[in-house]
Amino acid sequence: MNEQLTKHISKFVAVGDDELVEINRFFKVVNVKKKANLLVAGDTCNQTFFVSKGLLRKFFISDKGVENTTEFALENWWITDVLSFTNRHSSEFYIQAVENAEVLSLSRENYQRLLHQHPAMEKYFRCIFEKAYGAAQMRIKYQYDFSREELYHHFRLRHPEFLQRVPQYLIASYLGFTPEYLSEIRRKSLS
Amino acid sequence: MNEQLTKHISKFVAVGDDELVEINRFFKVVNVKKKANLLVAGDTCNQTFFVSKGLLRKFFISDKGVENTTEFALENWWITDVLSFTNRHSSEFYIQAVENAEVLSLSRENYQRLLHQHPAMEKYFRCIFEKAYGAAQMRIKYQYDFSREELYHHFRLRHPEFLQRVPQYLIASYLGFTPEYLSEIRRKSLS
DNA sequence: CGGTCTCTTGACGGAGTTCAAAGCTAGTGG
DNA sequence: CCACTAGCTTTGAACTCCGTCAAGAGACCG
Repeated sequence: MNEQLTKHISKFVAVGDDELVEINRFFKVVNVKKKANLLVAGDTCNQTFFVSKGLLRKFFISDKGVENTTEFALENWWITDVLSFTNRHSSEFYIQAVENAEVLSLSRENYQRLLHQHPAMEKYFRCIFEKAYGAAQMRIKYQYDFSREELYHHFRLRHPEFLQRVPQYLIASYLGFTPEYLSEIRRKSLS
Repeated sequence: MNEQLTKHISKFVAVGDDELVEINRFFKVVNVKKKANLLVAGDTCNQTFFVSKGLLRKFFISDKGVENTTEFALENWWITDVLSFTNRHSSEFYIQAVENAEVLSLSRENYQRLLHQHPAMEKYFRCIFEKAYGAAQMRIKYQYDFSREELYHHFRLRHPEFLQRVPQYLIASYLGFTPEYLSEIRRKSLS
């Protein structure tokens, strides 16, 4: 039984200890080494992942061959390609460990069984997606509102933990610009 | 009882006619005139809206005083500022009718009562947010992948209905560039 | 130590913005 | 039903942010 996950569930719904034990059975613990992939573009995403330890990222490769990191996920975050997961079509994304990580994997079949057998989990995931949707809305807003330089400073202030744990070129890839330009911004902010 | 909404709910969950009648009682029909606001920046968003007829948009005003349209919603779409709605803090967004519209308004209190009294609606909204989150993920992906010009052509092909119903400057505002540049792109594609 | 990743620097070019002004369209009131 | 006006769209010139390319300097790992 994973403490990280049960704590997280309990933040959103009231579930007894017995039921929490039951719920845990649906998940499988997976250890991922740095740079190893949990999902590869072209495959269908058959799992959704809860990060209990470490740091993952989601990215795709553009026509020009550039990696674009659309998302980071650290402890207590969920990460998956939702569209591929729910619609069973092949994914354009990779999900990869930035650091060695431990995740709890929930397969599509178990996801559906879990929701069916434990109605409290409908509420839990409703809350999770509600939050995730809200966060995505803000992400989208920032894209309109900020210049690339402002995006960096905003990110730096709101997520200092990532600057410690993630190499610069991945930060650049996440913010949607080149490592060269990130380097230039950093130089400017020093002086 | 609103047919539009009941049909939509039935697409996601199996609910009997009697319960559908009950569910409908939680909603209030609101008619909005073109350019009228359902939400104004600074206010807390106390409702979520289901569009049964017409077309709405969500936008915010940047520091420089420019309107940025982050979302359109037409028939059968939900629209709200989720973060303001769930966390009860003031919103930075406006929600405005692009055309005369009819919406079903669900207040925060009724939303919670509805979820509590009709567990099927937990599932319904879980599905709605799952889809909305998936769509937002794709929106974010496009921002990395496409140039502004490509964004326009992609939008034009996938949402031709909007080009009919929405003035150009709002399309530009949605795609995140200036009306002048949109005009230039259109000229290029004609020749 | 040696080699491969990562970060920095600088020159140049191009996509997209800003500003200003003119043409067009559609709604409104008389 | 027409005329007027405010708002929408187009054009063009100057400018800027940021990407591309190329090359060098560190840093980390075997």
